[in-house]
Amino acid sequence: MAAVRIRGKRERAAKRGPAAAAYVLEQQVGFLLRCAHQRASEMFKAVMGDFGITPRQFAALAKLDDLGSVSQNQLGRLTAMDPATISGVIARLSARGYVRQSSDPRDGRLRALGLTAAGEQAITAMKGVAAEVSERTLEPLSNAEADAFFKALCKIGATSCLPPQSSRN
Amino acid sequence: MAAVRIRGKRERAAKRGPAAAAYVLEQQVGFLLRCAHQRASEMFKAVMGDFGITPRQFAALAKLDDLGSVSQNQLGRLTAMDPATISGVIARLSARGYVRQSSDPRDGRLRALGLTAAGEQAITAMKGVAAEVSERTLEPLSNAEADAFFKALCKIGATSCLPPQSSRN
DNA sequence: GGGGGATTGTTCGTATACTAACAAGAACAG
DNA sequence: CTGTTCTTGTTAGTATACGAACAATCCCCC
Repeated sequence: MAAVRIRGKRERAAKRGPAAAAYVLEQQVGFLLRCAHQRASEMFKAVMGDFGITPRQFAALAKLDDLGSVSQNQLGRLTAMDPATISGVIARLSARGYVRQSSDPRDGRLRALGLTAAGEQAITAMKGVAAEVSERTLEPLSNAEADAFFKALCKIGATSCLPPQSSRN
Repeated sequence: MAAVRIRGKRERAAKRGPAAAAYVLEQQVGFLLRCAHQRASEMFKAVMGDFGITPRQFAALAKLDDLGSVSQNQLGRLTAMDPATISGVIARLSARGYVRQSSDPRDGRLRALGLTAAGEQAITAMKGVAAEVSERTLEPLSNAEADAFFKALCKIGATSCLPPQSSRN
């Protein structure tokens, strides 16, 4: 029954023809998303390379800078990372002296995170050029295309990891 | 100097205002692409879970099925994977009995890859439902939005990993 | 007020990614 | 031929992702 809705929804997936060979990898959204994401990571490295930081580590620092102090799990949710993943990211940022961990007196389970002076300084410098990553990534698109792309991306991805996001601007 | 073109290109990144705090993580394309990609991977797992296969392994099998036989590096390029990455993917697919490797008499460096009978059978069954992954991922978008999104994704990602793709359908 | 259930973090294991350093083979210039 | 260069594939090391199993807490309800 799902097939019905599917067939009706987008003719790109039409594959009732002669050979069922109508499946084209390069036309699958997941595949294209992976390529685009890899591309964006390249841009990140090109622009932020000097800081020797990864996109996820940057995301964690940026969010910590915004919020001042949060628990590890909370930060993970805000940056779309697993508890297991954020754990590793924070460990590396701590080892690097950018993040400080303390325990919450109210709740023994929490690890209250915050930026160190070095961390604040670093993220401030990084934020200064970080916007260029988005610019470069969106370069092949016109302004209108970029806006539409941006909105579509929010609809697809925001469902899972982000808190309801008011479309700023 | 780059800043000039950048500032002119999209006002979203305008951040000359009072506080330079105008940087919002959730508005960065790279971040949103990561979220969307994670979302698409979820969909893949939801739809293809029964086959116990990952998106990349599926991509490799699908391409092998299309081409019949290619070298490992070639397959990696076509599926947007590093030599190091495709190496591991093929190793796992071989261990599973889906892929067969032989050496090319003309060129001793190449590892000619091909599907085994089990591999062919598996990928055929998988292709039957794989289209649903894209459908589900694009569900939050209207047809028009999905088309625009698709085109934008191609422009952004295709530059790096895909051979010039004629959008035949 | 104590126990069951939910939350927070950690650890383990597997699968990507990508860099760097290498070994082999092929291509090609001279 | 021979040396240089390019391509292919491997291996080692680092950083994500994510499922699963766990210990420590916390919270809420009977």
